[in-house]
Amino acid sequence: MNVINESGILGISTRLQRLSEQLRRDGFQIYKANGIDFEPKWFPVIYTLHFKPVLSVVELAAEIGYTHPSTISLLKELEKEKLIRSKKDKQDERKRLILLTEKGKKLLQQMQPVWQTMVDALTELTNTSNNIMKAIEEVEAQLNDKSFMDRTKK
Amino acid sequence: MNVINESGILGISTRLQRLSEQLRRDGFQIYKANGIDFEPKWFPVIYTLHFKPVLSVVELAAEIGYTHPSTISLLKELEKEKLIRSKKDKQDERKRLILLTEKGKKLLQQMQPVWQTMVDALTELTNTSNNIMKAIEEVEAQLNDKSFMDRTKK
DNA sequence: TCAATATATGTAGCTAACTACGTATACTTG
DNA sequence: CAAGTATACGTAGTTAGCTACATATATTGA
Repeated sequence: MNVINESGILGISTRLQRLSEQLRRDGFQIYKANGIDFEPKWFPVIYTLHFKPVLSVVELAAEIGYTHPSTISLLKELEKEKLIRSKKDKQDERKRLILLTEKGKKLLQQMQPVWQTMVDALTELTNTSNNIMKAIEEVEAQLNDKSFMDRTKK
Repeated sequence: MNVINESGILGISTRLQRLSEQLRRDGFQIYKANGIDFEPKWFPVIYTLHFKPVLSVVELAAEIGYTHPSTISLLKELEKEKLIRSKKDKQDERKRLILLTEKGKKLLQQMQPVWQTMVDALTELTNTSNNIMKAIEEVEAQLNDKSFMDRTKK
């Protein structure tokens, strides 16, 4: 017996987390194999700044769908790597505006082809009869409609 | 623009992790709402010991599909809760055998109906056109066949 | 039979998200 | 226009898995 199979759906949380970790580890190795010093978790920040070049911390957090403390810790790492920089907002002194550095913009260009091979590989990998990206979206929509908790209260 | 949608599949790792966390938090609240002091992460250990009452640390880790250090840390928590206990294997002095306590067995009985409502709710929640449990299994099978990394090397 | 290897368990420290809380600045309203 | 509320940012500490390394016991083969 393998409890992961037997217990089925009650282990879903762990299954999701472990698949996530595996993909992330591989993602890191793929950047490395392409001579790029970049971590998968930085992707949403850098990618967002490509399209919205100047954002405050909270705006950026909202864009990438993270909490602001998580975003701040990513920004600290990216600042250490000199991929982003920040400046005060003159209109609103509370805000810190985030921008890509020249190094960040250059790296972004270098990563484009790697991203393309990753998108292709992931598309192939997840092109199964139940598409995992669609499945995630569907479950998120279901949860939005009625939480897991509420569904246990009949 | 929401980068989570735009960047699509490259953010898959984060998406998986966050869905995992959300379901786990709700799981904890559901136990609590039913007056049960139990954490979702403990489930695989307790459930396995229900069917295989005496297992060594490594055997248990293999059953639940975790590394042994992760398993040890779960066992420490469960021992503190007095839900499990352990004893030395007389045949092999290296081994520590894990068992449910009476309290553990009793709690397990109390949790059965809660597990049933959770299974029902999760089944409803994930009963979408792309089934997420099947999708996970399919992706894991794909990865087993050929890793993400190898798929980027054309 | 004992040296080399394998296995079982344990510890330390990492990771990548989170919540809770605190402070500074801006906005609103009586 | 000042008091209360809201917003922006930051810090501290938690979580639930992991890898790398260390030690103890068992097994194997020359």
